[in-house]
Amino acid sequence: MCIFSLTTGEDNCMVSQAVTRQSVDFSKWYNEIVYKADLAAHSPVRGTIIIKPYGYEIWDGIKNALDKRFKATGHQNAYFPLFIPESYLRREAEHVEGFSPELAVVTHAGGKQLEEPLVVRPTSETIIGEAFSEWIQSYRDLPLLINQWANVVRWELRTRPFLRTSEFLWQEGHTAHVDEADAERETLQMLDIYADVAVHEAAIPVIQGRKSNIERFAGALRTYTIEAMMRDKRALQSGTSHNLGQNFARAFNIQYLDENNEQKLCWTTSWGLSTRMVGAVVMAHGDDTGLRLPPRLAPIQVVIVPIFRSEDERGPVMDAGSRLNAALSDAGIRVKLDTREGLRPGFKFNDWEMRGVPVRLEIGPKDVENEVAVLARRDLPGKEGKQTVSQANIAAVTLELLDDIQANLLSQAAAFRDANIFDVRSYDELKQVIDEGGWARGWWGGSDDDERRVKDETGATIRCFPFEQPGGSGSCLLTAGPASQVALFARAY
RNA sequence: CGGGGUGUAGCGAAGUCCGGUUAUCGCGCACGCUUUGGGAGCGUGAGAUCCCCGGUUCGAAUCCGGGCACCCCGACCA
Repeated sequence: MCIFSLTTGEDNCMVSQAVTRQSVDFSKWYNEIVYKADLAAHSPVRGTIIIKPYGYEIWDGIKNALDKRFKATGHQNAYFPLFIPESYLRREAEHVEGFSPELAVVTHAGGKQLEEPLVVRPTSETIIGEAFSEWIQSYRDLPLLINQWANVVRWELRTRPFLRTSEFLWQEGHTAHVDEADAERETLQMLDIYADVAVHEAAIPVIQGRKSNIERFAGALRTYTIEAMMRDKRALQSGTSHNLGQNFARAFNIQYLDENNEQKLCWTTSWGLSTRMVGAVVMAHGDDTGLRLPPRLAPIQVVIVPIFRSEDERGPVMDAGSRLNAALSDAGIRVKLDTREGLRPGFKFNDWEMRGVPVRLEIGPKDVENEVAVLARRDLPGKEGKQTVSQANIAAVTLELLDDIQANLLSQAAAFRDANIFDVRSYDELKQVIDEGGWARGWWGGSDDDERRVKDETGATIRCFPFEQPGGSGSCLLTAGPASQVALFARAY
């Protein structure tokens, strides 16, 4: 609970510990959370961050959830080099144009200038395409389903921890197929996997859809996306999947011999999800007391805070804490017993709330005597989230509670999102909705230039054409011309 | 790349205008005592090339010249 300054009315409470309220300055709130919850630290190079263990463990959870699903759908991991010959990027015209402004290029190595500069990969379509052209000979080699876990570099001018950094971690899937239908099936399958991880692991509801021409990946035929709403109502593209058509196959000569002994060009796909997702978890669930982590991704699911006044009480309480710790751990729960000395319980409560631990278990002398403990859930504030439970069946109760918290975070986020999406029929309505921070959904039949105009005038972009369409047709909200699909507009990160 | 701002202990700041002894304060950190069911108190202590280089001066965190870095606004942007 924040203690507000009575003299100024400002919420500069306990400056060193508390966080700026979301309603006061969401960006500031976000930055403070990232550092105070120990997710990341500043690094010496502009636009880069050090991902600290607690933040990395969240990424690890996302990574494991994805990797499991990639393997289950027949993909294999591999690793391609960080350095890409500059000439590779040039081979696909649209691709090089899309990326050249943000490339980091190595021109010197080994004490002398390189004959050909090496690009630090912004993404690996080109170098993987080159490899695929050698690996693939026959239709029997297809589909080729590869994924790599890697870091990439994009020299961004304006950076924010996790959301946009000059270097970031991600996975990039790259596949090759016999025909368009198979490539499209793959592209959509991987988007589904992203949505599944977002919804069921991160508890973030997402809208799946297709990107507009303008927002399409440089070199792709079609780009698909999952879009999530943050608590400031801005949209965050949380994962994308591209049907690359035959553009890269053509540029890198990725061909196969079909059953009739004819040379055919492959159809390729690529898809990526990055450490940006960690930022999504922070911004989709966090509140004014800190992070709120979904149990499935929380590095620590339950923290046990022992409470005692005297040395006499210390022993029995710590013993009980250890027993509870063992019981929960045996049940497969990621649990931590907070044995730090010299800190009062109140401080620890706030500390773990800042770090977003879903469940806190308080155990004090009275509880030891009564063979109970107090369970407090992070998703419900204060007393509302507390219950006294018997120590005997602690594991079962806690497991159920974790599931409940996971579900509740998802439904809270879904309710928030649904309450902030509005159907609009005219440009005026769109402007009003965007102005108030919401997402606007409406029929769209405009051109690329029309779309740019909306962006210039309102700051909102087409986040996607959602897969879920009302059906039929309507008139474009901007041009009033015929429109066959609805688009979703929002201000985005 | 244009406009504005800031560089002083791990973090945040004061001091700079108007040069002057040992550079100040808060948080954090270490140790001790008292505390401990919602952000503890007191005491002791460690911790600084005052962004860098040069100049002026008896003397520079402070004045002058040059450089670098970072932040904000704009532009740009998978």
